[in-house]
Amino acid sequence: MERSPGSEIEIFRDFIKRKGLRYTQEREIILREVFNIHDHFDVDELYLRLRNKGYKVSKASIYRTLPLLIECGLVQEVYHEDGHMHYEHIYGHEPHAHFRCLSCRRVEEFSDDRLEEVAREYAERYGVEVKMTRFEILGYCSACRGREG
Amino acid sequence: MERSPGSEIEIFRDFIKRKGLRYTQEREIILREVFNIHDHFDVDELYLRLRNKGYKVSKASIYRTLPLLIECGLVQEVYHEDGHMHYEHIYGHEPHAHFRCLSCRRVEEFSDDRLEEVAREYAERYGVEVKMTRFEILGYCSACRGREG
DNA sequence: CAAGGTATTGAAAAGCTTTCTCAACAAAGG
DNA sequence: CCTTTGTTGAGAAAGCTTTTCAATACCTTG
Repeated sequence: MERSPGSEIEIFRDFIKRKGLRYTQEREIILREVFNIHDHFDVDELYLRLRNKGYKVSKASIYRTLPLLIECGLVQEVYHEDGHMHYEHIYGHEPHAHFRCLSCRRVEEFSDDRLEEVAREYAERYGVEVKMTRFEILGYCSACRGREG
Repeated sequence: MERSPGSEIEIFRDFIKRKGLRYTQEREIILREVFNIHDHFDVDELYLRLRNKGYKVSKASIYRTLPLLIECGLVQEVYHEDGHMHYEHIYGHEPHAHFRCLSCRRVEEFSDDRLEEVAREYAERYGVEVKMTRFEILGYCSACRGREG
């Protein structure tokens, strides 16, 4: 059992402080909700979930907070579809890749150690610092394949 | 030496015909220019290049044609940045992945057979049909790493 | 613990990219 | 060559995301 380096809240708070920013209620509310969503989400869904829970957080604040959550490694952009970005929280989860069906739009997750290996080796060979990786397979799931092509 | 299955123009024409669409001058002009750009491009750059060469093709036509080029496998969406999508032509090129520096925004290409392997195995295991894959490493290049973090 | 300096917030406006509308045009078959 | 019908271009419209600015709240200092 490994010692966790801290909850997402501690990490975010530390990050905010280290940057000389202010740890506001809105930022924490957004962070908490992001980690309550155990699936991909977009700004609109996050906004509506907060409103439904009675929180009055503006979309502007969401748009301002997401880049911070990404910068400190808690959240990741997953894919851009239907004219807007889709996100997921990644802290506490194993690295994983995505399969997206171009027909029914279903998204499946999977993981494969070779992907991190490739990134690690690239980093070593070219002296870059890896912040994150993204692997996507686009195609047709077995169900959609059967229905047509 | 392998026999090429046809030029991008033949492929596109066949694809258009097979779908019962019309092979127009605009579509071919756009296709030709896409294959003249040996780098990533966005809609604006493509549009300006065509205008500078004296072609009068509207942005609407570019926005309508790109999905067709993608559907027939000649072009790929590479990444979404600065509020818009970036593309590249892929026909005739080996599959490759991208490293993007989060600081200077430089993009490097590299390839690794393991990536296709991962996709192939996923496809086999789950019975999906792979249309394309995308692997991205985001981080800081060696130069930007030295300058700061 | 009060006060001041200043980053942050919300609401609305603005900025952009991408899509849609519709009349004029052109591809393709007969 | 004529007809049919998909396509084009220009501008309007539709989003998503960012910016603006006055009011607010964080947080440091005294």
